[in-house]
Amino acid sequence: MKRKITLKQIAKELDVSVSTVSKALKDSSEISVDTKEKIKAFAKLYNYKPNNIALSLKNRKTKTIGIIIPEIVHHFFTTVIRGIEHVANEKGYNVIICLSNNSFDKEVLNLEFLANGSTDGFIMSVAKETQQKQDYHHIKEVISQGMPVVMFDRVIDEVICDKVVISDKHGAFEAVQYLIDLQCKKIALISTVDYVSVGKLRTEGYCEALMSNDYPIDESLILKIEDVDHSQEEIEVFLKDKDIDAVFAVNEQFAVNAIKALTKLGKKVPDDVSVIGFTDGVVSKSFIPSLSTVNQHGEDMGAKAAHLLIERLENETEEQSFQTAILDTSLIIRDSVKN
Amino acid sequence: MKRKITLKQIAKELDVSVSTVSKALKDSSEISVDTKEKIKAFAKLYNYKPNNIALSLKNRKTKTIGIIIPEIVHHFFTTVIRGIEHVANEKGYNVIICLSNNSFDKEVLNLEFLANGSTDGFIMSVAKETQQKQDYHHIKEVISQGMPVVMFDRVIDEVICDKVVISDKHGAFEAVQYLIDLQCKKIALISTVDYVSVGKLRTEGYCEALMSNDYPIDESLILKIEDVDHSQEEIEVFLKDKDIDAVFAVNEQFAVNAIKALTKLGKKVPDDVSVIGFTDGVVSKSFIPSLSTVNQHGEDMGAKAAHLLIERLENETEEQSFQTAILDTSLIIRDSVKN
DNA sequence: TTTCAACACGAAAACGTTAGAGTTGGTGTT
DNA sequence: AACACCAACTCTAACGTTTTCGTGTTGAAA
Repeated sequence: MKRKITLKQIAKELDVSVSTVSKALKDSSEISVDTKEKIKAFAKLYNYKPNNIALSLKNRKTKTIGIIIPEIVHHFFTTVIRGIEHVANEKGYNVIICLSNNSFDKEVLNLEFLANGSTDGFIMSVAKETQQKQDYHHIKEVISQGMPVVMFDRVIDEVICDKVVISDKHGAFEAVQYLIDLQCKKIALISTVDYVSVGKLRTEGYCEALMSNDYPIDESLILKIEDVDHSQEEIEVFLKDKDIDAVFAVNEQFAVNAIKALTKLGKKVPDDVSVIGFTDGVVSKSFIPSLSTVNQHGEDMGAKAAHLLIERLENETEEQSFQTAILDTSLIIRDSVKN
Repeated sequence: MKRKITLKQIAKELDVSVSTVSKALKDSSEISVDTKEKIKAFAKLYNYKPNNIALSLKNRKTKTIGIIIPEIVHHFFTTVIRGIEHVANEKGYNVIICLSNNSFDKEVLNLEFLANGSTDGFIMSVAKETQQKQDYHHIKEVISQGMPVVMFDRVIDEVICDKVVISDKHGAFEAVQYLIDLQCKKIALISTVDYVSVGKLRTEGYCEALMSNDYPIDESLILKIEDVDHSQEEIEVFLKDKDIDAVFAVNEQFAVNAIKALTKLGKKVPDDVSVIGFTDGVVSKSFIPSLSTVNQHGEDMGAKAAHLLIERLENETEEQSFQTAILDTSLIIRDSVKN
């Protein structure tokens, strides 16, 4: 099988040294114009392109950044990737994506792979299982070995690195406040279990909004879902016979399932019950009624993370302190709330 | 800044040669048990892990496969990625994902990057712009240089390599046949412009189904959309005052938009008009009425592509001929067709 | 005591590239 | 004629590994 041509082969063919070829192709003034032209022509003919791996080894940098996310079939993460990718390419970096599938072990493997020379640094959102185990030694390890890491969305407080988060709490607060302003009196919350950091924060925002309006916090109006795959059933049971006039859900799926459940129970959205979700995905726009959501601006998040990482990569000398960028959310009001 | 420890540093610290360290860590019988233990302990302490880049250079293989897709914020592609990733990891390969954003130039850059040593081979779905330009020299180039390439979904007939496609035509045929069996008489088609290969094939399936049932092909019932971003408006105009009882759409978005347009026009889905889409995405399941679709089995597709590629990578000696795997679709009937 | 295998390790080359430090051979100056 | 200088190269080391081929030291058999 044919292989890509190398400097050595060109050198041999043209009976010059490897360094002459290398320099000629870089248009060095050390080489005569004649030779340069000859070499360039030959290289072009055989479509010579320097081998990335060799360059990476020599330069001790790969110009590649890694991304570790829990799941790819997920609109939010893909928008983040798009944001990262955009900025990275602009700055001459390429992108490797690894999936943890929310598994701790896989995350460890990914981390090892990315840290062993394949990338200059990476951007990650930790796996659910990792958050549950609260075992972050693998992340701390690579950081201590000098790998720049940026965390986004699901971040770990006790790991010291750059971070990008949205103001989950504030986003939730605003959504609930909006419902309160609509004169909703009984606002249910559909959230995740507390070890998922964002679920916890959004729950806090919900509670704070209630409290600051002197609403009571009624635990019977709060549902925390563990098993995402069977959320539909859980939500149906939860909403049955509940006297509520609004639902705030911490993600898109829960919001959609809530609307379906409400419809099944004979309640009209938004006339009887207003619903606001979190995360603006494809479904939100298409759904009927279209879903009001707290928009997370995934692409901005990715872009910010990429900027932070590249900034650190390119200024390795100056030891800047780590920062946590907090991005604003915005409330998108569509048809699932009354007006 | 600290750097990862290398064999050389370990060797220096323990006052042995680099080769001894290397051998000791591989548990070679050439090295005495004492020395091995000492070296292993030291390596473990400093968390030595071999540098991937150096290994890749030495072995002339990276154990990495590349993926080039037009767009990541797209449910179908993410399912394909998941399928690829799953198989790849199982076989000890990692995955690099590059996005072409449907741009020809970006695709060329991605290809160059992946072909210059970064990966052992790759899997791609070509950009829309590339299909439009019909310029495939970049793909042929890398193939001629010995890079194994597998194409999926949007494949190019004139490029010779392994391919994985679904039976687009047959999938469309089945969907339309289903509508015909429901006694639908006037079936509209909402497709893309013809240079998108899948759009063309699905259109052919639609036509064949009609013909084989002796239905006339009425051009006025066929809409080919160029500008996906404004499909909603186009579809509304198209469906206005059309006397139809079914719609077959070549993707999920068009199907959803068709239902919305029909609803706006006062027609009920599925009572007045049945709708079937293509591609089973998140929206299909959530939508009300839930969408009947031709399921593309993206994950299977990715898995198949990965198998083909790895097969070729690991049997480089035997020159097998190229194959095109054709995967079946399956019709998922939900609430958007009458029963 | 010589010889020889076994043992434990080291040196060097190779993967493909680049950059700085040599090495030619020729020209120009005094 | 001696020297310096310059153009146009080549050599070498380095990035981090692995692996083949030495090589020096032991201990034992002859």
